[in-house]
Amino acid sequence: MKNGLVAEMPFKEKTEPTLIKDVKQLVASYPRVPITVDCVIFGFDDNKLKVLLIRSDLEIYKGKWSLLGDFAHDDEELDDAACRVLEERTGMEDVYLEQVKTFSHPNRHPGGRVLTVAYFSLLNIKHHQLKILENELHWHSLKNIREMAFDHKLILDECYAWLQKRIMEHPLGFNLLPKKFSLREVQSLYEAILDMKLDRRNFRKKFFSMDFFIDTGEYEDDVPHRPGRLYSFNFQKYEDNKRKWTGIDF
Amino acid sequence: MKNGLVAEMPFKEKTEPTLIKDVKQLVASYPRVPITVDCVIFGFDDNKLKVLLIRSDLEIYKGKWSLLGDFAHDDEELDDAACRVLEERTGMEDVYLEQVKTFSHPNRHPGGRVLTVAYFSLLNIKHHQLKILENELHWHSLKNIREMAFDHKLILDECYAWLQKRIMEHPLGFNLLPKKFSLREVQSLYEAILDMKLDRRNFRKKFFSMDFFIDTGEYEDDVPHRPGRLYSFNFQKYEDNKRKWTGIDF
DNA sequence: TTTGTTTTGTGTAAATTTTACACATTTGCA
DNA sequence: TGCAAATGTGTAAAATTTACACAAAACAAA
Repeated sequence: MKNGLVAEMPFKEKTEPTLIKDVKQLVASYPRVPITVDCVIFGFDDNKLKVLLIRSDLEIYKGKWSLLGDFAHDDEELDDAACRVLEERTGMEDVYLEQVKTFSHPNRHPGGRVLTVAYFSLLNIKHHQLKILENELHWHSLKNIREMAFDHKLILDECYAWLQKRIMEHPLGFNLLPKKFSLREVQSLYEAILDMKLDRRNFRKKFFSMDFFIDTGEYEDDVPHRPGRLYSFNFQKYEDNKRKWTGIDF
Repeated sequence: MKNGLVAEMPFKEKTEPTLIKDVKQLVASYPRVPITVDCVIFGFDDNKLKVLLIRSDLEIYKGKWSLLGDFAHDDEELDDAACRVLEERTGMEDVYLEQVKTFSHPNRHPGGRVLTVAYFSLLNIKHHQLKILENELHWHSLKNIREMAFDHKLILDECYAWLQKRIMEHPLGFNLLPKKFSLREVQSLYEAILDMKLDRRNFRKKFFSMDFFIDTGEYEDDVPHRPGRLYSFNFQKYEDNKRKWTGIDF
């Protein structure tokens, strides 16, 4: 077809190109790919950012650490699959989850092409029990993680960069903290995630000026020094008031 | 296994749980899903943000507009697939492309489960010829787009929101403009994308203070008023100097 | 050639936000 | 009772953002 002008094609209706009727057959003709979800599960403990990892159960990656993941079930939305992985491994529901990126390098899996959708998740280490203790499932300090199975180190790095960015714009961090927290805990969390020291007075000023903290009237106990006030985060107020564009703050 | 303490299991090596040797067989056991890529291709013309759409070729979506997409070939990385779609339709290579999100609702495709990975793309409308003129492929003003085939309106909306955010942080916008552009064109572009009026003097001040513009010494012609200076963007300098964290600026 | 229209190009003052910085107070512990 | 460690608080300087107006350049129309 050299010329796009339909007027020159007298036997075809101008507005009626051939339409596909059998969509099921169309879809059946597509190549199919195995899909997995992989969760980068962040926690915060001992003033350090942690990630939940498991030993790979593949011979080829013997000894290497791996993200928690699973293949997607039939007709399962991927958000649900990621949720399921989390629930199966940590026993926690209602966990903060966000899709980050899809990784599709044809050789990323030694068993053939497998596409994976990476999620990152934030949860409070203290608020849950690891359900499955096989394969040495446990928390690792982010700083100490080196080589991993598959392209999981790459996925981890991208999710961490994502977290650093997101934390500047949205109050995600409180998912890593107890319901009631001291300002010191918030600051330590931000320092751990951003990997930098922050000025204490300016940090407090900033956070108080947003006016999303509820003073519980309570104080820390079990600390070997002057206890700090405990606050909770007013998610409701945040949802109602959040600005349309946000820079470094939220 | 009631107890996770491996010391109590005398017949199994502590560090040697059963490892999977045949990874190909493992992957073969996973369910498989058809994968497509869909490209939200933005352009800028007549001071309006445009999107390249095509009529759906499915009977069930007769008359509806659709994003440009295709299924992923065997062993094709998805970035490459998106690139391929762009090249096939617009004839352009080296186009700005970014993965945005994966959409996986089980009923999003009427022919059965199909997972799609959305990309957004920015290209200069004037710099290319549409290759395939079938199915009424052409540019639409973003503001006029209503119903679309599949979940493409949802995908479009998410990509547009993504663009609005990204444009505040990175100099993507210059992909939509000619190599040499006037400040007015840049501002019009930002106003179209952000859907708001901006102060001209402050806009100029902001952009000049970043010091990424090269004065070409040339001026607009073909304008019915005083011509503006033409600049080009110093991508090299930007790459060398870009800041680690960025707020509303870049 | 003159006049009108449109857009370019430019600077400053006020307001806001960010940064840097120090000391008294409270608690637990020795 | 004194020490160690962390909380809680304010201000001044610097940097950034905002609001805002007028002369000059080009073209079009008379």
